[in-house]
Amino acid sequence: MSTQSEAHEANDNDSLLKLDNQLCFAVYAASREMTKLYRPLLERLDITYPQYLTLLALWERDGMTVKSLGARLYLDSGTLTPMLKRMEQQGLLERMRDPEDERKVIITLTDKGWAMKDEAKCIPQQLAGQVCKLTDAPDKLLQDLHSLLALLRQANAEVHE
Amino acid sequence: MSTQSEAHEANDNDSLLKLDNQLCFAVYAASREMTKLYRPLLERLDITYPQYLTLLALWERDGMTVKSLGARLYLDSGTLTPMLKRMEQQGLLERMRDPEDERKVIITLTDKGWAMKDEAKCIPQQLAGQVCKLTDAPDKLLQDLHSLLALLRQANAEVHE
DNA sequence: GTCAATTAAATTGTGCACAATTTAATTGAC
DNA sequence: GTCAATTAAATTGTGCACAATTTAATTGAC
Repeated sequence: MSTQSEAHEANDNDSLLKLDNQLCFAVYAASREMTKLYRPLLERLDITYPQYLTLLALWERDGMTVKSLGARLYLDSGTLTPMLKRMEQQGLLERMRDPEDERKVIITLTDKGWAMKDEAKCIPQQLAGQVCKLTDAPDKLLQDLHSLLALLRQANAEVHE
Repeated sequence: MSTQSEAHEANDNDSLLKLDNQLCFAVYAASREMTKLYRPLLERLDITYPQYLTLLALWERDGMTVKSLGARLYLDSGTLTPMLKRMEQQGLLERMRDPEDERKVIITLTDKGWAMKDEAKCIPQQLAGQVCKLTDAPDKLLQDLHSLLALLRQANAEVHE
């Protein structure tokens, strides 16, 4: 009803459409800023951020299939296959068809892939030094994000059947 | 010291390298699952998720330059220019050099771009229906993420000079 | 007023993400 | 045992992200 409202300015409650009220934007922006913070540290290991996460998964459990790696990282073969090929090129891992079931491809870390673990050991502390000393309750946030993630997974599973 | 430890298994405290202990992974995975949840809703408007965020920004303040849009969304011209060109092709907005300063490009929503706002109005509620009824304190999480984002921005600014 | 420095977009090149499809192997109902 | 259905990767195609560079306009020290 305000006189200065224009034709397209629906001045009802559009606070729901405010960028800063979107949880999605906060998560999206935080994720990219996080990646950006890791970049210089990972550059020295000559790997990217998704490659780092892949290594974290493999250091915990070597010899996973592409499928199980995808389940762990929430990525599909469309993303993983080319990335794993690049990592194979770099000598970090080997891709081998499972002799038991030729549909499966087993990912195995090479010595170089394992050696990376020592070089990466200091990364979490370095990042904590840059950020976490300032957050009031990082553990709570991690826990909340995992709860959110579980909800989103559930919601997405419902949408896609 | 355990007898079954292998050569590359450094069995010191590698809990810091556990995937599930990484705040970065939680944010990264949550961000992608969030995008996935929006996709079917945005598909009906024939826009992508980053395009939706761009529209949210422009609905709040039309006529921004590429630079200021980038500052709002934390994106650079390398990402924005091609995306804005696609949105221009779709008739959602116009790109025009600022006559006052020919280096700047001003982004203006078209009528179609404004009309989208009405169609998008229901999206936040639809998503809330799918997710937020289950989160215990979504406002706290939003606030925490903004705090984290601010910290990350600060840390990144320090790294890049 | 001139020109080096700065600023804003655009461009180039690489690496994800992911939907949709294809290829190839395996399973299981009959 | 056969073959339709299922499963696992790979492939195809589109759209971001972003570092690094280029292009073009503007600013400001002199």
